[in-house]
Amino acid sequence: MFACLPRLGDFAGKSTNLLNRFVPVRNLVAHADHLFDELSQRDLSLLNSQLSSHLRCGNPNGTLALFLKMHRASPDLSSHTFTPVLGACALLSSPKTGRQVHALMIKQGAETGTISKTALIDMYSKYGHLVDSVTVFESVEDKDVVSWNSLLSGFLRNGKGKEALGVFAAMYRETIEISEFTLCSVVKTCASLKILQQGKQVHAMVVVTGRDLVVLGTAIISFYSSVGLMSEAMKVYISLNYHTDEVMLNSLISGCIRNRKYKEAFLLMRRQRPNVRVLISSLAGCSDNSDLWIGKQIHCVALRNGFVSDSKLCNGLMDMYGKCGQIVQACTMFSAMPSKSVVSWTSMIGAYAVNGDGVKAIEIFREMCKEGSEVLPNLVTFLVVLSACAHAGLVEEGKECFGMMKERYRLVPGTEHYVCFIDILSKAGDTEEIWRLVGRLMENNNRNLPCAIWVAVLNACSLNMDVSRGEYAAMMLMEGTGPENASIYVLLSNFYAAIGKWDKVEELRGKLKKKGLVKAAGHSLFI
DNA sequence: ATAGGGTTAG
Repeated sequence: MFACLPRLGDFAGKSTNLLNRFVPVRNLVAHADHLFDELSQRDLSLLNSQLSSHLRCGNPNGTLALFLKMHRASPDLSSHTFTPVLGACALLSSPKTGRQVHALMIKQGAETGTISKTALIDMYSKYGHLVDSVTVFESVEDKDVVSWNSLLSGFLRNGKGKEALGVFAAMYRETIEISEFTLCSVVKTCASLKILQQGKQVHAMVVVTGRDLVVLGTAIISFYSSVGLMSEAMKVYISLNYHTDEVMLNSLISGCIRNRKYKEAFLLMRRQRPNVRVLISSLAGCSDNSDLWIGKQIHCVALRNGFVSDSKLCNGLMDMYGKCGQIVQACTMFSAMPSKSVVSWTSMIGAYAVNGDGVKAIEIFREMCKEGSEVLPNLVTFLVVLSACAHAGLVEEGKECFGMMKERYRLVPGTEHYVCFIDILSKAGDTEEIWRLVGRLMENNNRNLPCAIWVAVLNACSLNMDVSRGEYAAMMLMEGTGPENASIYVLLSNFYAAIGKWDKVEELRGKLKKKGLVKAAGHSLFI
């Protein structure tokens, strides 16, 4: 593979990357600058492989920097130049750069072709710009498995599980030959949607077609873990002869912890050297289960192995202590951290919020946003802050934060943020403002709002005895979900009970019984 | 050009 590259005598290097050592990039570009000419074909392909090699080594900035030099030196670049550049853009934050590169591709006629377009589909989906992803996908003339797979994983990445399954169904209709990449994304989709039946079917397809079982096996193990079937996950692991792949074991161990199979988890941990990744995901399991005792044991494992200087692990520990009610411990860890990321700040805010101290949560949030701060709050941060305000009834602070999110940080609130904000307004008794908000949202969304919004509106109307608006929300909710969803009936009957329309309550309960619908059981941690 | 481990939320 390196045969075509020039041999250089001495590259006593600081660089660990093989390709980096071979190509004297700077000289090449400077040379091209001097000649005021196009790069030769050979030089261009050398530089192109240099672009990909930067990307492979996790240095997208290197790819972009080199690309800019090349762009200055030569007016005519090939599609082999653009694909790694798009990959680099996708890893970096600003969508603006990627769009500029796309524009340049169009200008240079390098935008056609399945491979270039697939790179575009992937980049836009990593930005979260699914509309553009789909537009590019539709413009691909010869769609192959890879372009379909990119669309599919794009939906998955952005939390659109149903749409991802839709893509899979379309692939089936169009008789596309499915690859293991397809199956992998579909299993992950089933895990995120927690749909057991379809996931099992994909598992069957994998078994029947006998694909690469380590990667797919890992995806299947985490699928079974996320639907709570640890015995099935274990069977997959055993059927692969207790494979010692680290990723696979990590997935199985954190699945055990999530599902409270602690004995099995610690037995499995002995099968490999302890690693930071498995401890972090295990801590997340402890957080979810509020299991302080296991969390402390994992803390000990981390101490014994010298992992406690790892900042991601510290975030996990801090979150675990916070979720398990150990606010002092969480706070101590937070103060001791040398470099605090968005995740650290968000976890700390969440720790106060979940322990009922909304005021303190806001205080930390304000400190995070202080002038000259090096971290920026993200969508998750605002969700935590808004839910803290909703729980603590901090109406003014909630309004301020919601405004800040849009104006100062240019973040686009998602459904969850609106739900929290409606909760806050509801606590303030301000159904007028809620109604204005809903009106604006309907205008912007073609009169189509997600169910979660109507649920929040309905709750607000129950709380504030706003009968007419509540009935409107109830109607929209029924339209949106269809008659199969039992929890909607419960929600509606609670609303009618709150406003005193007992005949409606009876009617709904009757319907529920007649259909034989049973509401999925919720559970409380403390009973 | 696409795929496996839920650090923050839900």
